Amino acid sequence: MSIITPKQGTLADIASHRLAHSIVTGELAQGQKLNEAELAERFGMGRGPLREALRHLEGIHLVKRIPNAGARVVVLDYKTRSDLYAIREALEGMACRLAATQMTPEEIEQLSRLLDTHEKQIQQQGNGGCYGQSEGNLDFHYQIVLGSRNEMLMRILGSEQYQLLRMCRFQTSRNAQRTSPALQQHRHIVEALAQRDGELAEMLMRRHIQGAWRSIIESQYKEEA
Amino acid sequence: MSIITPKQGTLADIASHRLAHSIVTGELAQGQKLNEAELAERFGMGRGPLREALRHLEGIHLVKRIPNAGARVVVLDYKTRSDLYAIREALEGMACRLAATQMTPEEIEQLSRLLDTHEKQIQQQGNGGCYGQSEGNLDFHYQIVLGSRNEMLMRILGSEQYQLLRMCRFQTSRNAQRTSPALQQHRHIVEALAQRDGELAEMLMRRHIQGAWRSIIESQYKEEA
DNA sequence: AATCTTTTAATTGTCGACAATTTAAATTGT
DNA sequence: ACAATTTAAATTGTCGACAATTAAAAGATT
Repeated sequence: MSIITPKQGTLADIASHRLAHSIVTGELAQGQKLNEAELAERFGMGRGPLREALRHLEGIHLVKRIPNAGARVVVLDYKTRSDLYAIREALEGMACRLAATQMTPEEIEQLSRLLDTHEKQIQQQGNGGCYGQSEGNLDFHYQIVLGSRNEMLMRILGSEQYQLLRMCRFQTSRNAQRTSPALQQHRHIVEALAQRDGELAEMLMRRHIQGAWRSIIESQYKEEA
Repeated sequence: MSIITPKQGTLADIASHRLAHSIVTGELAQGQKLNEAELAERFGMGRGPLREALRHLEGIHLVKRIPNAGARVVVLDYKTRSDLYAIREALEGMACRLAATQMTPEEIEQLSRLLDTHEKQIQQQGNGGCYGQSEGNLDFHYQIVLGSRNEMLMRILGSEQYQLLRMCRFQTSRNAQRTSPALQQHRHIVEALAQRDGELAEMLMRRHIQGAWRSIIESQYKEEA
C-alpha cells in the first residue's frame, strides 16, 4: 500500500490508479472487456482522461489493447506467471547483491525490525497469517530493492512487476504452511546483508523466490496446463 | 529496425512511434520540453491522440510527465546508463542461460550465420564498422532474448530497455576498436549455446556486456560525474 | 432450417472548444 | 534599480459532439 503512490493529480491518473486497483484485486476479471463509456460514467469523467489511463495501463502491461477493438484486462496464465517468477529471481537476486554493499547499517537494522513486526503479527493472528503471500512480505522485498540504489530496478520491480505479482496473490489460494519458512528465509537474508555478503544474499533471495514459486504450483496443480 | 513494429494503426500509435524514433536518435534533445500543440500540428493530428501517445511513452519511460507542467524527454545521465547496463547484464545473462536449453538447433545455426554476415560487413567497410555499437549487434542480442522463450523478458528487454539502449548508442561516441573483440565474444556465446551449456553462455554474455560498458565509460571519462 | 447479405446498433477514434493551471510579462511600490 | 504584486499569455486538462470502424441483429435466399 505504501509502494504505489495514490497521487490524485489529473483525472487520468486517478482513473489509472482506480483501474489498477480493481484489476489487481480481481474486481475486474482477467480478460474482461473494458468499456470506455461505461468506465468513464462510473468514474464521473469524460472519455478523454479514461483513454489516457488505459494507454498508461497498457504501458505497464495491466491491460492489453487492440486497435479498434478496445482494451481487456490481461490474463495471467501459467506461462506468464512462470516467466514472472523467473525474472523476479534474477532481478531481486541482483537487488540483494547490490543492497549488501549499498544499504546503510540503519536501513539493515530497520529491515530487521520490520521482520520483528511480521513475526508478531503472525503469532497474534495465528492461523490466517499467510505470510508468504501477504502484503507485508512485499514490503520486505521492496525495501531491499530500494537498498540496491538502482532506480531502474526500482521502476521495473516496484511499479510494474509488483502489480502483476499482487495480481498473482489475489488469484492464488493462499497456503498458510509456508508462513514460518518464508520468515526464516527473510531473516537469513538480512543476516547476509548485515555481513555484507552480497553473493550469499543473492543466492538466499533466489532460493527464497524459487521456494515461493514451488509453493504456488504445488498448491494448485489441478487447474490449467 | 526489425524489432519495433512500425505499426500504423491509430494516430496515437503513429505519434508514439515517430516520437520514440525522434527521441532515440537524439533529434529531440534530452530534457527537451514536448509541447502538445506544436507536436500535434507537426504530425497533423489533434491533441487527443498526441496526449495518448505521450502517456504511452511515459509508460515505457522515454518521456517524463509532470502533472500540469507537460512532458519532457528523459535524460540519460551517467547513473541511469550505469543502472541500465547492470540490469542488462542480469537479464540478458538469464536470457542466455534459458536460450541454451530452449533454442532449436536451427535457430542456433541461424544465429551463427548472422555472425558470418556481421563479419563480412565489418571486413567490407573496414573502418567505419563500429560493430560493438551497431544495430546488427542488437539483433544478435535480441535473437537470444527470443530464444529464451520468456515473453515477459522479451517485453522488458525488447520494447523498453532496447529503446533506452539505442538512445545510449546515439549519444555515445562510437569507438571502433571494440569491433573484433565483440564479434569474437558473440562467437563464443553461440558456441556455448550449441553445446547447451547454459551456465557458460550466461557467464560469457555477462562478461560481454560488462566489456561493452567498460568500453563506453573509458571512451568518454571527460564529461559528467 | 441454415447461411449469406444487408441493415442497425454499439464502440472506438478523432477533433475542436472551453476551463483550469502554470509560466511569463508588465506594472506598481519602496 | 530591485522586489513584490498584478495582469496577461501560453499551456495543460477536460468535455461534448461527430466520424469511422467493428460487432450485432434482422432480413432475404437457397
